[in-house]
Amino acid sequence: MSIRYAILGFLSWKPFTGYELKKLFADALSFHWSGNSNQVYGALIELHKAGAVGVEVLQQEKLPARKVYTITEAGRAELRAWLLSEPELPSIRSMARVQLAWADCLSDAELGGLLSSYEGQLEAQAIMCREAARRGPLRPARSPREELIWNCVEEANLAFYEGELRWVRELGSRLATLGGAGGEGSGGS
Amino acid sequence: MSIRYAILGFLSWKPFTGYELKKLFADALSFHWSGNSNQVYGALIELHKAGAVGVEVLQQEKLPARKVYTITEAGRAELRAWLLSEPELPSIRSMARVQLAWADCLSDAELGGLLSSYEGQLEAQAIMCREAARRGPLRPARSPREELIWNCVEEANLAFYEGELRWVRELGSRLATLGGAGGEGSGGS
DNA sequence: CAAAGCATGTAAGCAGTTACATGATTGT
DNA sequence: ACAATCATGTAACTGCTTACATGCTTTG
Repeated sequence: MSIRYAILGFLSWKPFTGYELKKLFADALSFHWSGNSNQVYGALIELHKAGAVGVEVLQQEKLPARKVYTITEAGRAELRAWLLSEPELPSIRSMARVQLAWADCLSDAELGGLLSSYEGQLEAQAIMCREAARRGPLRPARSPREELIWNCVEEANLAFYEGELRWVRELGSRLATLGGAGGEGSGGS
Repeated sequence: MSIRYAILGFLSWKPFTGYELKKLFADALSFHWSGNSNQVYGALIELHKAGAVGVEVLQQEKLPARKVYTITEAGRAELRAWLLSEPELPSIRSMARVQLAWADCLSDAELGGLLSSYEGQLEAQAIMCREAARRGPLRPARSPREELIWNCVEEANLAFYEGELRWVRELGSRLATLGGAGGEGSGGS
């Protein structure tokens, strides 16, 4: 469960309940986790069993109990050890690119439709990123360094979508010059 | 099993055995599949049950039988339908960014180490992409259009790693100016 | 003689997803 | 009245990964 370190990260900032963490994940677009209960609550239970976090159960009158999780020294050590370990390369899987790779059985118009559909998705996503950045800071800023890093991570996330957007537009115009000049693709249905 | 469309794509090019497809996936870096037997052979069996591919079993004297898979009309139709469906946004999960986001408990030197380790990984990956592109064409080029698209997809893949590389270097120098000027992060272990 | 390639497949497991179950409270 | 928020958790599933099992052949 690789989300465990992300959870430890949040808890190294301050204590949270599962519910809060869930929302944090759902809102932190640059982290790309859906924030589903199964994973968050499950990971918290495991982290607790492993002694990486402690729980304080606050009974409430009418609502279910709040379980506030706090990172332990062992948890801090585990997080630190992970931070010092070799980073993995990001894993990207772009079905859109796979679609494009095999799109030669589409007509020029259909291929154009695929491109602009992808473009639309990317635009929407870029807007969401900007919006999230503007609404901003549900994030730690314990030092100027940390603030800088979070800004950069957010920027990198946005930059990815913007880069992809530039790419798909470039591809569109390159295809246009191809079609306009010489042969007619491999034709339609 | 989302790899099924990628398999149908390859088979829309020409017939292949499971073993060949496996290698194709392992070599096609821009597709980002490990090319493990489990998935490929399993998907082929399912595609066959669904009538999307046909098999011809060629007995060999001393080696195991070669099962050559061919796409059917139904398979072509399924592929086409997928190509015309809404593309999904690419899913990226970058553990390195998560590490950076929580790296404030590291010293400046440790953080620098993390950055350059990531940088090294990215450089290596970029080299592999360039190398694969140079060795090149284990790919269809049924039309100038298809060739253009495959080139662009390959370029986009490389561009991602190069962009990430630029980003991590930029982050490094921004952190340097921070540290050089004012306060000393939040200090080490 | 060991390693890599050919060629098929299975087993076990990890990380993630959606959707569901419960139930009170607050907002529109 | 209906929906959203608070708060916990479970069930079922998908897609992917590594490692293993078998066994013969070619290359170093």
